[in-house]
Amino acid sequence: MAKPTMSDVATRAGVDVSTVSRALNPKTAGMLRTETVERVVGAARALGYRPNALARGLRTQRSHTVGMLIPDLTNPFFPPIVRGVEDALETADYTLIVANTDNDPRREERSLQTLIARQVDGLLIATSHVDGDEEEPFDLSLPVVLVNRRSGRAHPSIVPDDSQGVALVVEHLLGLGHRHVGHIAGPADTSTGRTRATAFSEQATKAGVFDPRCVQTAPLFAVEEGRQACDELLERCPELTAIFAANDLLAVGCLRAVRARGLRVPDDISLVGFNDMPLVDLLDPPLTTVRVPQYDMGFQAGQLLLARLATPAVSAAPAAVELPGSLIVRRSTAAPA
Amino acid sequence: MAKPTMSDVATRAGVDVSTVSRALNPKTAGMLRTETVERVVGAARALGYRPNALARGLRTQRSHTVGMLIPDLTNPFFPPIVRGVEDALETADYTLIVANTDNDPRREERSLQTLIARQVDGLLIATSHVDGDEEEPFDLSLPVVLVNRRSGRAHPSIVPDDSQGVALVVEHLLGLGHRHVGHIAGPADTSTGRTRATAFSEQATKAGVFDPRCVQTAPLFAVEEGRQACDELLERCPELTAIFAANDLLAVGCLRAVRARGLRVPDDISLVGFNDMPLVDLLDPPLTTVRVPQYDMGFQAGQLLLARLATPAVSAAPAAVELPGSLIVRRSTAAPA
DNA sequence: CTGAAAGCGCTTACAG
DNA sequence: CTGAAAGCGCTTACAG
Repeated sequence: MAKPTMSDVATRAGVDVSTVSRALNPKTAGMLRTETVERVVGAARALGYRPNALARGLRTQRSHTVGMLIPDLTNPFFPPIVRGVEDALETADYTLIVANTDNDPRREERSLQTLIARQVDGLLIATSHVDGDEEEPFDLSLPVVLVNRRSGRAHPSIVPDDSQGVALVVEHLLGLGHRHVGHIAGPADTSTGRTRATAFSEQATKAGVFDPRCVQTAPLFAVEEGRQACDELLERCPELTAIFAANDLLAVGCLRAVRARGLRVPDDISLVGFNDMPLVDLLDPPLTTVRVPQYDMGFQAGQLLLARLATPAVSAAPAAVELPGSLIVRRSTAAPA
Repeated sequence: MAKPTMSDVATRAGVDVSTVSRALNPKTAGMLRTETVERVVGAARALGYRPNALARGLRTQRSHTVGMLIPDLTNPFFPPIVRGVEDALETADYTLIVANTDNDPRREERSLQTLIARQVDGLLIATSHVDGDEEEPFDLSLPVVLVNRRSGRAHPSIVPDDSQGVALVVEHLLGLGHRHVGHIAGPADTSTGRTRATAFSEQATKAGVFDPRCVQTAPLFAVEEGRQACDELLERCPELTAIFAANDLLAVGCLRAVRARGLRVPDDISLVGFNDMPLVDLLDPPLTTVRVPQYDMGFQAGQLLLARLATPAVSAAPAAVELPGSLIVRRSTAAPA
């Protein structure tokens, strides 16, 4: 037999398919005689019966599936988050479908349509695209949880506490004696980029070390963009002794730009990243950075979504949970010469 | 209206739902009058109708979904492969569901059951667990393609050409003048680990530089395991001037072990990895390694699976496609002192 | 060219 | 405690 169905099991056990359904569902097995349940379970096992989740989903109007939108799996920042989400969902037997959007609105829209067609019960959004101005594109009467992205509207979100992380960085650099600190900001259409840039300017201003000229925005969170931005920054602000990059990829690019100018890290320029990506501890020099609890973010986001899925009465005000980071001091920072 | 169905569209367009189905399917729209098609399409758009993939899948017995088993998304080796698979599947509107198994047979079995329950049309297996001895666990009348894992049985596979990659390494090291080359082998229950170890011993033997004592097997493809294995290797074979690690993670661990002994790379020990993981070009020193075409492997695996899905007549003998790697020479290798 | 009917594999009121 | 029926949203022979 190719794929035994419930009715095959029913035939073999000599009962109705509704009885099979009840026997195989822990929630309803109680209404049956133990003997019946045993007979059905035995028949199911003998046939190698596997429930059809599609059929069940169609009938119950719940696919037990959740969709997740991320920019790019290939960006090392995301895998730990996705893993956290999966591990959280697994506890409730939900399946995750992740879609890469490359932060392309067209792809994002397509992915969203695909997920909706697949009847996902909820959505996790980790794309960094900011859509505050446009009409809210995710008003699809589906529970949504934002990850690593601030809520413009009515969705709860799990984000790193960027402001706290930036404070750690500024404090560290000031403590080392730096007075000229530049910033490679992340893309302006990115909540993460903006939040970190804002936090930096506020805190650096408060500390009296802020020079608005010494901030350069990278158009993408990527190595090459970081290199270019940093190159321009160094050109414009040769007095800098320290640079805070809005993420590790940018910092790596910055490292290259610094070297290309014949300068050394940390001797001439101290460098700080953000995220603590895998392997940045093995760079030359090992990168000082802010560790973001990626896995935890994913796990908590998954749990939050599960909670919303369980309680249709979504009365709770959409919260923005901020998870604190920690400064990992390595050898890319030192006192200024 | 919460979620318009085909019958809502039918009502609005004043036709039967079967007509809606035909009008919305490019393959069958031709049998309808253009005017009818237009009316239906208009109604569908007006209502914001989205087809229900679950219902369609139940009816057509094709979920248009593919499952993929990988050990751990958090291992940087896999994201590019997964991305390649997704990009290939996307061209045919297939959705990918990936499951992490941590190489735990129990998890693997659970994931497999989940995927089957979700009615995946095919399966990509990238878990490294070797199951040659056990009964073939993937004999599930489903098209299967193996990725980065050699076929023990009847499934086609896309793998890196390890033997060719190892040849590149041995040649490079010999060319530099090394005569004492050790090997940190990958887990023995891993086809990748075994293949590379075998290739190394054969080729090193042929070159007259093989010492069977100077091979240490790591129980896991991980940094810490690499460190330990390398430490034992160095203890046993102090004469080594070069070490080939079966993958980059192991090489990174090896780097640590070498340093812990007060030795330098490449001055005292040359080190070569395998895979060219992201960021290993930024290590200290940048790692010489073999680049494996991960994305391409994924993409080709996806295409192969698609082909098998399209042609039920799976007559073609299961092929093992070997994709060649390339040696990326960086600064972790040098002539022996 | 289009409609009516059956059915994919389940679950769940409704009876008894 | 269990069966029979209806229906989830589609597709697809079968008629006409």
